[in-house]
Amino acid sequence: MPPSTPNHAILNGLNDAQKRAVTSKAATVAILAGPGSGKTHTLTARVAWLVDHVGFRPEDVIVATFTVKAAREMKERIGKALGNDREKRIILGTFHSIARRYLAAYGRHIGLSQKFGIADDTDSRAIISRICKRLQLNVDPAFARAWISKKKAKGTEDAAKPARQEVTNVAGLQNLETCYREYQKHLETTNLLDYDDLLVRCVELLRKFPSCVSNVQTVLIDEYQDTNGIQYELMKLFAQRHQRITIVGDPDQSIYGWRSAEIRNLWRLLREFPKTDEVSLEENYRSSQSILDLSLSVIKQDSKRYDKVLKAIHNMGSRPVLRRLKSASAEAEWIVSEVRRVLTLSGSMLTYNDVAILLRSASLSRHIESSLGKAGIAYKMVGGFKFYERTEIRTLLDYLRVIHQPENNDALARILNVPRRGVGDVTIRSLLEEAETHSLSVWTVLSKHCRGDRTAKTRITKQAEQKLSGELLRPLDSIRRRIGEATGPNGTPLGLVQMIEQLLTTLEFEKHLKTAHPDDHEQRWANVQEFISLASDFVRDMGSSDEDALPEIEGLPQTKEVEVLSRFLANVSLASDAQTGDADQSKPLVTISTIHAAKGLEWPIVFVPAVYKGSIPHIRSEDDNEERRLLYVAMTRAQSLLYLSCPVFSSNGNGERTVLSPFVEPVERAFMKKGPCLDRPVMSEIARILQRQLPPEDSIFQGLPAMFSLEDNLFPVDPEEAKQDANGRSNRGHGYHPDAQPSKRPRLQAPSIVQDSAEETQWWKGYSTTMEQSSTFTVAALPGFVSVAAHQAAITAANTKADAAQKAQVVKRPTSKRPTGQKSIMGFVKLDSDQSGLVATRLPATVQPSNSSPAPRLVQEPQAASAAIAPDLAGHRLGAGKLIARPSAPIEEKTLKRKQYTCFSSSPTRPAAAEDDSSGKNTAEADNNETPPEPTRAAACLHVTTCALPKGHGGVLRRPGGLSRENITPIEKLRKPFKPLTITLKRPS
DNA sequence: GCCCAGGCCGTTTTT
DNA sequence: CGGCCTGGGC
Repeated sequence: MPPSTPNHAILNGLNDAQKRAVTSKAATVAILAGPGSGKTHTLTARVAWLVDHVGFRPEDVIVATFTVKAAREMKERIGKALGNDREKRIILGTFHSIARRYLAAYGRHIGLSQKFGIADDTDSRAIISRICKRLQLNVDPAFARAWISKKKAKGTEDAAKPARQEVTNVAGLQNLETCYREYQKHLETTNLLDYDDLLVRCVELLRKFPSCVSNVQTVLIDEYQDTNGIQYELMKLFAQRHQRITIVGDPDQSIYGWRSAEIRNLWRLLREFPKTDEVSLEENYRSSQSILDLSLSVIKQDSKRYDKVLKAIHNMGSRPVLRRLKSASAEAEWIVSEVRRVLTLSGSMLTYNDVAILLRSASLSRHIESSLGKAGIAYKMVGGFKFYERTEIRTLLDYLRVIHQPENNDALARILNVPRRGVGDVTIRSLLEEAETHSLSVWTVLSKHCRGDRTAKTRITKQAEQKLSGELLRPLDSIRRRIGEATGPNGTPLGLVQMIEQLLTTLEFEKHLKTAHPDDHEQRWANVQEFISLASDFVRDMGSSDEDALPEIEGLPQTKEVEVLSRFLANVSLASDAQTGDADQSKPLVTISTIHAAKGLEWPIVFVPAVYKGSIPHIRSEDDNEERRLLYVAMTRAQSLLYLSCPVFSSNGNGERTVLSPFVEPVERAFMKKGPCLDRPVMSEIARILQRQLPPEDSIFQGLPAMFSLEDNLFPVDPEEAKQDANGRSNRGHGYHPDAQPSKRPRLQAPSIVQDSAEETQWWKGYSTTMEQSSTFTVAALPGFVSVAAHQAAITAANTKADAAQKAQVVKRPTSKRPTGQKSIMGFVKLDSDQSGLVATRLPATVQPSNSSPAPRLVQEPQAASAAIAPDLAGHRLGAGKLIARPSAPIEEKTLKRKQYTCFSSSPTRPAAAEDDSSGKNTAEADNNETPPEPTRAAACLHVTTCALPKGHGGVLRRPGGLSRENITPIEKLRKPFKPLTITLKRPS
């Protein structure tokens, strides 16, 4: 797009609130954006606005995100908005990666070695547990690690916050502090920074040398609710020259408290920048209203939360489902069956790409992966295992790290005996000890020992010594010498790829894989190849554009980061996963993801399995409210169909009963008990929400596979019922699930397991899954991202009627400042007049209409629906002990005038929207669990009349299933063998 | 007696 | 996929 006429184009398709946010002239802008409200779109547009309209140079703009995924997405979208590759000049990335760039460029000013490495999780854990052991500190290393991390993450400014009383005994505290000191000392001698240090040191740098960021005009922060103390400081320091900050966030989606994120930072910002322009994005373009309603009813259980409006733009849609299954494996198989049912009945409107299964813990994926595998459904797993964490890749990385930094003891320790060199655990441990006590690096100790300069105290066998010297020390030394020097094969410096290849030959790595992993060495070797190609991509990308570079600042020379290796390693440490050359975009994949990794994304169909106590809220979680928000995030990912499910018996072997998640239990009755009837009206409405074309009815049913069940009836709605069944088989013919058996008959399980696994191996051929080939997908290719904006554009264009209704409802707003209708979040949390701290309170839910003249008293009686809330409201970091509200400042007048609905987003406004649905598509709501009688049978009837079996589809008699229960049993037993037949979406016609 | 290697169990969420 | 236990080899 031509830069000359940017303004209008940028604002195209934005709603009023979004336009206000994008064009706000205030220095600091806080955008409060609920799920699906077009947050990324708005932030992107604001960046474009600031560059194209206001005229900031791209290189003077910092955009910080929390995940690599979000950064990538943001970059892509800003690129589209700006054009001319100008997005590449923007300083855009995760907090950690931006901090690293500054440290690489200017770190020497604060005494940082140029070649610092990054200690990842594994490293710091190893270091800390070694320290604890060596000094015999009586602390749990994991706890110590968390404690240290929290201490760093808290930041330095917020001293007002009292230390939490986790560590009660003084000795314990002292031990922790010793551990902390030793840990830092170790990092320093090995020239490493851990993740938190990147931020801490960058804060130090920018405080001492503000000129580093003297060019920065404006700073934008995505997912602001996830900032922790140190990131808040960093944000301010980035912006220290002009104090222009835009933040986007949603307190309800704060799910990183365990990583020291502080929702309080929102109030902190508003307090420190009182002129902040607040904008709320209150329209949800993503989900059906029933999904939104139910999600809100979950999040509203948190009485301390800042209640905000979230209005569905879409129609009611079909009610979310809460399904109970017998076991985790039954649950997984049910998901498969439901996925098939929905996709099939959508014609080809929906594909696997439209389905996501969101998990509290990555470990829950086992059953689901196996079910999908058995069914031949390709999937990708996001979050959980990462490419770079595979052992073979880690080993190579550790070699590279040792080449890069010989003093990296931890990396060296991990590779001393890989491949096997007859050096055992004890020897390695002892070497580390020796090195640490003598302030030497292990590398030095070994080198000297092998050269005979200094005999190591650690006993090393002659054989091991020879191998270490010949296979490790000398080859690596030689590679290291050749970096940067023009001594490579053709007089060129040894490149990254050649370096890796050199390593592979010297180590005889393929041979090593064969002996170490005889079963799957091929896969692992393939991973190694993949790794090489990633490295080669990296080198290429780095050569073509110098995106990581910071803009030159006059009189402030940067350390040029020439070394490829160094940057590659940093990139690996800071990337959540490898971005591989998008292998198969063509193949639709179901997404399995942790809820955390799903934030910001959306899918038409979302499953949230395992909604039981212990899973969500997780048994080890400290903050139930955060767990609730997590569920809220998961639920609000769904656009048109949302399924929660819960096994009745846990799969931990003893057949213990699960308890439904306390977040779901209170609203249990709002769910349907099984999947909706997917008749024409329901499907049409789904199509409308997704802005897609629903194929004609007859074409859908012509494509129906044989024995297709039109309803969600393959599994009993009440799994208890199945238990009664005399022969132990569930009455709907899915008696093959070993775990589904009540624990009483362990004997019978053995044969079925054998059968299962035989079948499994059979089906594992012919397709590949992420388990085998984790890197065949790109995160950027995730279906979720692009759509809010797309929807919004489409909707504004198409749905003018709804738009008009919307406008009628929303107050006309003054252009630049917060509209009168919108209450300030500061009205919710008010700054006390003295400096001592934040004193918060909350308006009573029953606040009078706007004309009541006296400023309303801030209410603190607990029986008022909303009691007074402390500053740390929703602040999960502070104890509840000091919840006091002191009404000292009168409420801003503005807040009095706000329209009432802003306080009561709960229900009152709903009916109107429903009525507005002129096309009468709201039937879905009526479609409830108890298997609706006649009318909803339409589809089934249709099915009978139009379903023509494809000819030559085998000689076995197959009748359509799902019509009458009585008919099913014998046929259903045959179901299993036909499993792979089920999906034949497109018949050759 | 010491040390290496192979089998078995449990696994929150992420930069 | 790592940490712990037991068995085999130096």
